[in-house]
Amino acid sequence: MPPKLSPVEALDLWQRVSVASVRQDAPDLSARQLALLLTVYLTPPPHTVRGLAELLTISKPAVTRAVDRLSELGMVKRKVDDKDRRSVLIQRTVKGSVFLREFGDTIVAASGNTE
Amino acid sequence: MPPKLSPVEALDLWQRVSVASVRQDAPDLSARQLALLLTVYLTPPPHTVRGLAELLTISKPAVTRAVDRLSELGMVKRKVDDKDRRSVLIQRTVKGSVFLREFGDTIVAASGNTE
DNA sequence: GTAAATAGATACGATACTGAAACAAACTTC
DNA sequence: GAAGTTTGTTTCAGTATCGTATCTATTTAC
Repeated sequence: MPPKLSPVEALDLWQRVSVASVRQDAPDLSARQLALLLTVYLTPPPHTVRGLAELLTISKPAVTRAVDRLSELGMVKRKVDDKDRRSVLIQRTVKGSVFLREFGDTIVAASGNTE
Repeated sequence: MPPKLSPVEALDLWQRVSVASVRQDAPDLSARQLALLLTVYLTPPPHTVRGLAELLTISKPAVTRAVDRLSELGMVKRKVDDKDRRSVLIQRTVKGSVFLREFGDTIVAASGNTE
C-alpha cells in the first residue's frame, strides 16, 4: 500500500521535482514523451504505436514522433513484431532504465527534503 | 513530515499522473511552464523574470515566453513593481489556483489507486 | 488471385519553442 | 545633466511539435 499524500504535499513534491528536472541538463522531454516512456517501462508489454496512442488519447503520428525522439536519445527501441510485421513493438533499453532509475531517485530525494 | 516514497512507488505515481495529465484536455504545459507555475504558487513572492530564470537555470526570454503562455491561459498575471518599474512581478490568479488544486487532486488520486 | 482492412510512417502547413543578440525603459552613478 | 547598469521584451533564424491527410507495407477476406 502506498503512502497517502495530501494535496499540498503532492503539489510541493511536484514543484521540487519539476524544478530539479528543468535545472539539470537531462534531456528535456515533453509531457507526452515522459508519459510514454514511463508507460513503456512500468506497464506490461507489448507496447505498440496504436496501443500507446489509445492509452494516451493522442494521434498515431504523435506517438511515432515521440518514439522517434526517445529512440534518438536511446531511451527506447523499435522492434518489428514477428507475428504481425505491420506492428512495431516499443521496447526498453539499458539507457532508458538508467535514466528512469535516476529520475526515481530525484523524486525520492524531493519527497524527503520538505522540512 | 512527508510520507517516504520508494523509487518504484515514485515512478509508478509519476506514470499514472503523467498519463492522466496527457489524457485529460487540460492545457498541455511544457515542463518549464509547469515548473514555473508551481514555483509561483508554492514559493514565497516576489517572483521576477530574472529570479525565475536563475532558479530554473533558463534564459530570460524563455521565462518571458513561459509567462506569455501562462498569461494567455489566465494562470498567472504580470504586475509592474511600483518600487522598481523595470521589474515585473509574476502573480497568482484565481484560475491558476483552481487548476493547481485540480492537479493536486489528480496526484492524490493517483497515489491512492496503486493496488 | 484481387480487394479491403490494418499498422505505422511520412508529407504538409501551422504553431510554439529555443538561445543569442539587439532593444527600450527605468534606475544608478557620477 | 550624460553615461553606464539593470530589467524585461522583441527580433531573428533554426528546430520541434501539432493534427489531418496521405502513403507504404502487411495481413485478412473473399
